Amino acid sequence: MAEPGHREPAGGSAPTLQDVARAAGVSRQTVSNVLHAPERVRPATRERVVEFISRLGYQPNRQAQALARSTSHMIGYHIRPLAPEALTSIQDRFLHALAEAGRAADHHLLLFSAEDESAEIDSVGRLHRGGAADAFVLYDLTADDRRPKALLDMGVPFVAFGRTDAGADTYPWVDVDNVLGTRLAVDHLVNRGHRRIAFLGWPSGRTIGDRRARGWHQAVESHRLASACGVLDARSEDSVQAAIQVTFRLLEHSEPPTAIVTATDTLAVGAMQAAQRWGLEVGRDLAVVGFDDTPTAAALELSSIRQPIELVGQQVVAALLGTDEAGPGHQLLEPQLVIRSSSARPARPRR
Amino acid sequence: MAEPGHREPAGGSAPTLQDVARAAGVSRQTVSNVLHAPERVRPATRERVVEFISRLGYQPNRQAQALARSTSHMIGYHIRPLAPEALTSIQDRFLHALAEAGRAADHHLLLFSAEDESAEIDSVGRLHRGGAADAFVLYDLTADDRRPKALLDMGVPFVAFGRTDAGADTYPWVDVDNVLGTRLAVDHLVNRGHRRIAFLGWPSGRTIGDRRARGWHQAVESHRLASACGVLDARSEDSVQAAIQVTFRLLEHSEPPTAIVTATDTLAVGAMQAAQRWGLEVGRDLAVVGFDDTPTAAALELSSIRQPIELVGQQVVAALLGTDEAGPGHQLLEPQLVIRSSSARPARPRR
DNA sequence: CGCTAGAATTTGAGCGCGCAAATCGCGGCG
DNA sequence: CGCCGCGATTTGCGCGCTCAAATTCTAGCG
Repeated sequence: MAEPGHREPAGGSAPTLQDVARAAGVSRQTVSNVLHAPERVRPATRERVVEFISRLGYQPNRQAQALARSTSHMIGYHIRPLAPEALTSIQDRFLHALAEAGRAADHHLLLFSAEDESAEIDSVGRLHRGGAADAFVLYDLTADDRRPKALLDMGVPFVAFGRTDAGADTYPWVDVDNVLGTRLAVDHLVNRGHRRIAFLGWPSGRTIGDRRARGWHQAVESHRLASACGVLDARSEDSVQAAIQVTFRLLEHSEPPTAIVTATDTLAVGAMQAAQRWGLEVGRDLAVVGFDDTPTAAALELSSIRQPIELVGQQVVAALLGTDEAGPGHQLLEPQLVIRSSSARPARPRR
Repeated sequence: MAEPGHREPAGGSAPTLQDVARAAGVSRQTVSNVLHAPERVRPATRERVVEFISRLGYQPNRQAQALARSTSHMIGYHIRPLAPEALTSIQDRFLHALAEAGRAADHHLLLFSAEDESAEIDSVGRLHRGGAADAFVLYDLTADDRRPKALLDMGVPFVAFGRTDAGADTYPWVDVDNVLGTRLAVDHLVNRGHRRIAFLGWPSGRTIGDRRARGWHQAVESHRLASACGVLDARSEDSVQAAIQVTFRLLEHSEPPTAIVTATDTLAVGAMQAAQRWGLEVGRDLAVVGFDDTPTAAALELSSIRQPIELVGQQVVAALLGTDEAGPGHQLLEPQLVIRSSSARPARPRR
């Protein structure tokens, strides 16, 4: 007989509820009760059972629990390949946040991949019907994402990080206020004395990009800045090379901007490079503020808008497991400006 | 009766093997056979069953399968928080690769987090004994990582990405040849005509850093480069700021290097920034080669050593599920040099 | 001292599936 | 024409657990 505190080193297979019960001289169900409803069992018995549980190193079998309770305690997540150009570490942070939040609630993450959107939807259906995951997290929603509706139709529980343009009221989501993000950036630059603040974004069509553009627009108007903002509103695909070219075009203008707010850090890097080649020193001659606060931004001393990804993860999991049916399941979180030297110094008039 | 091709829209709960059997007028086991050993069932029956399987949208319950077969088809993975300074997207790429490779073998990933190394080991034990995952992948092994031994002792199957300094022959791993990596970098720079090639790495102590340093050392010797390599071997903590300072020290030397090989892209970014502030143009006056080929490297046109992460993922999964007991379970994969403008031009003599 | 309410504990059934052994059905052969 | 043998199909059982219902125990009371 093993002495107390000594873990059975897996002699053969893992001990079952029955094994513990036998060892403690009680029935299966009593052991189960000790675990799930301790108040139901007499203290003396409880202690004895607890003792044997740890002595045998008993660990409930998740599959059996899942089968019996018909709930897997798994959250499904489709992992996307990261776009080659993206500087983002957001998915990484998000996954970690989800895992952390899940841990607190005794849930784990089930990661899967799929060829494309249809395959992803298929997989979700399969995993859900197969009981592999109870609910799903949707990441990186596009403006016209087909997934929310598809999952809704299949009756699969889910929460999205981000939201579609239309029908966002039909499903639960958590999102970051992108409009506010660029507004924060502009406000900050205005405080630093800038008046000609350009925007460098994606061509419209992508929800997120559009929202970030809108934030700039709103801020520019509320501060009554350069009315000829048409020329300060530049768009480029999300790559450094493209951003460099577009920034050149901004700079060669007769009244060039003294600051640039961009829709992504990638674009910001392009803007910084362009400025440098143009002979301007970033932070002194031209201020730049990026979006996403990627590690690259930190490395290059680029001010950037940081999304509260960790909080998003927590909220998503809370909404997923939430018994709090009260809330509408729609959460708009506030991003934060991280100031670094690319925008730290006050504006100095040029030309 | 539903017409063929029409999916039952989850009227109530998911259909079971029994449901399909009843609908098709056969027994439970026959349906199971159609799925797992089709050759055992007569073509006519088989077709009928297949028909009903898709008509009802039947999907085997993974938990029940797991319970009956006592194998979960899950691979456990501990997700680490990414270090704030790290530019890396490697974990992201790796996770995706694992998910892809797992998909091909009908395995999914089980993500979990833990406070620290001990908690991670505990979790692994718990998850394994609880049947939640069959095997585990260990990521980012340190020189004296305690995990391999711990899992070995617990009898938990696993494969590591990376390896410890000692005892690496006692467990299966897949690793990238870091020594070769820096050697490739030096060879490339020598081809471009460089003779004074510095190394900027971590302070020794970390396995990976030491291996990368060794590669530089070997290459420098085999090419019979600057004998006074002591002064060209610089170390700094893995941050941009620290790297800038250390690079300054390299540059202020009487015979400064014309090229710098670094142990990480983060350090390379520092080197590039330092060069710039020193008035040197990277790619023309000073060549820089990084390590890891992070997105940042691509954005800054930094040449870098790229690890074949996708391949690592495949090999890890293969080793994990591999029936091919033949192999020693040790794989050393070759990294690749990605040439960009930071090192593209031939060396030009300075001073 | 017997009875009973209520607490403590046990038993029975089943979650959906896979394995192994049992049964069924059919053509061929003596 | 009946029996054998083999492929096709079915049945029984258990994986480890939970839920609900049944049973046993305990203590309190008349």
